[in-house]
Amino acid sequence: MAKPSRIQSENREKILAAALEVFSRDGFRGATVDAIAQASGMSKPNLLYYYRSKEAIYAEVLAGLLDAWLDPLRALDPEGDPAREIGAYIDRKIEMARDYPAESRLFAGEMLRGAPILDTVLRRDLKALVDEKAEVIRAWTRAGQLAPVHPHHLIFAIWATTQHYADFDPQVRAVLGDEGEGRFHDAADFLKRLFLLGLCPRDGAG
Amino acid sequence: MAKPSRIQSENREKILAAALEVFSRDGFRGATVDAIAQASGMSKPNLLYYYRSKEAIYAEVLAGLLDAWLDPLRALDPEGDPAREIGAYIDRKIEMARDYPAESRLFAGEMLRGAPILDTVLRRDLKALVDEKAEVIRAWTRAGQLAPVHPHHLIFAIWATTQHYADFDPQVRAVLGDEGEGRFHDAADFLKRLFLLGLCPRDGAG
DNA sequence: CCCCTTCTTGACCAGTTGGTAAAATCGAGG
DNA sequence: CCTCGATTTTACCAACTGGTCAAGAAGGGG
Repeated sequence: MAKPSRIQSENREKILAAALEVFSRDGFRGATVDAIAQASGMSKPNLLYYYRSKEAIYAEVLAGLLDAWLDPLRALDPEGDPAREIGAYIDRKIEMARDYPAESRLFAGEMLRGAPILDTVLRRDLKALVDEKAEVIRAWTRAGQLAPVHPHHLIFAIWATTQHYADFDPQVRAVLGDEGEGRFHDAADFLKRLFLLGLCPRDGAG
Repeated sequence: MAKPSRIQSENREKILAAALEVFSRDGFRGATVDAIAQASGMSKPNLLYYYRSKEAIYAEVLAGLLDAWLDPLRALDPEGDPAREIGAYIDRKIEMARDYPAESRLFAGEMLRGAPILDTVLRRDLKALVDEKAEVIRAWTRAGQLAPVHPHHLIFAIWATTQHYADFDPQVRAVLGDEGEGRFHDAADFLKRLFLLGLCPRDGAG
């Protein structure tokens, strides 16, 4: 079991890409192995030659996802200016909601199911990363560069507001109607303003 | 087909309550008619005597849901003080996420599926209500009582941040760990501060 | 060109699931 | 207590689905 052959890596790659689409569209239960196989251009038994079960594919897709999904948070720079850093984080998260909605929905689906697969890794890796960045936020507050807020809930709020545009896309479209074209740009604008300044009117505001 | 008998209404009620639990826990595809029947304390064919199909039950549950789900937004009072009204709206939404998580998750699941059942009612009723309240927010801005922000995105942000605590509960618990007990109270505090004041530090802040 | 491993497929299976048919039972009005 | 419609159950089915198996096709090192 040294290195995977060319065919191995190619087919595994094709399967994971197809599985991401199918799982994110139909959910874990709604997705069928046949549908994933067809989307990867191979037969069902052949797919099961590469992954032993439907759940194995699902777990693999999720595992490959989480890392990339958290990159924007990792990039939050303790040395940077808080307002700029948080603004950049919001921008990056909105871009991901726009460019990788399937990933967002798959993750949301796993949460709705009670996170049976991701639970352990959430408690370990995700918690560690969030705790680390929460400390960064607390340091900013201590330095007087940020209002005293609960860091974890701040991070939740950024996740929720940005991923909303991927996960609740039908609702967003329904409400915005024809004006919804620039929704990602408008959202980024609004959210940066909201997070940095809040809703209270003030004097020198533009 | 005049009025439903006592047995009719009782059983339909039991079915809908059971269906809410099962659908919200397992999703539309994951839920089985048998599971709903068992949870309502009746046999599968008997359940199908009251609702002709699994999808009919699902649609009925969703329909009954949406109205109650939007009540907090309806209560937004154009005559009230903006800061107080928005704060009260956030409080109410956090309460609902705490007390009715199944409803929230069911709705989220329907969105993830692309809103096949709710799509039309979203475009009609939901859009109408949101547009109406967006006008209220614009009026507040014109009166100088609120910063000039995109009203629709403000409403999305409130929905997203509050419902997050129901829909992403496993993630929230995983990140907060043992400190997560007062998460709904902390969230309401944080969100009201965020929405009304933003994150920028300022002089007279408490 | 041969051989052995890797890869692919067609046929198949058992369990599950949404839904039906018809018979049995219940229950309120007469 | 009898009757007729409303309600409930037993038995059942066809479609679907995750997964297996054994046989065949392909591919690369010698």
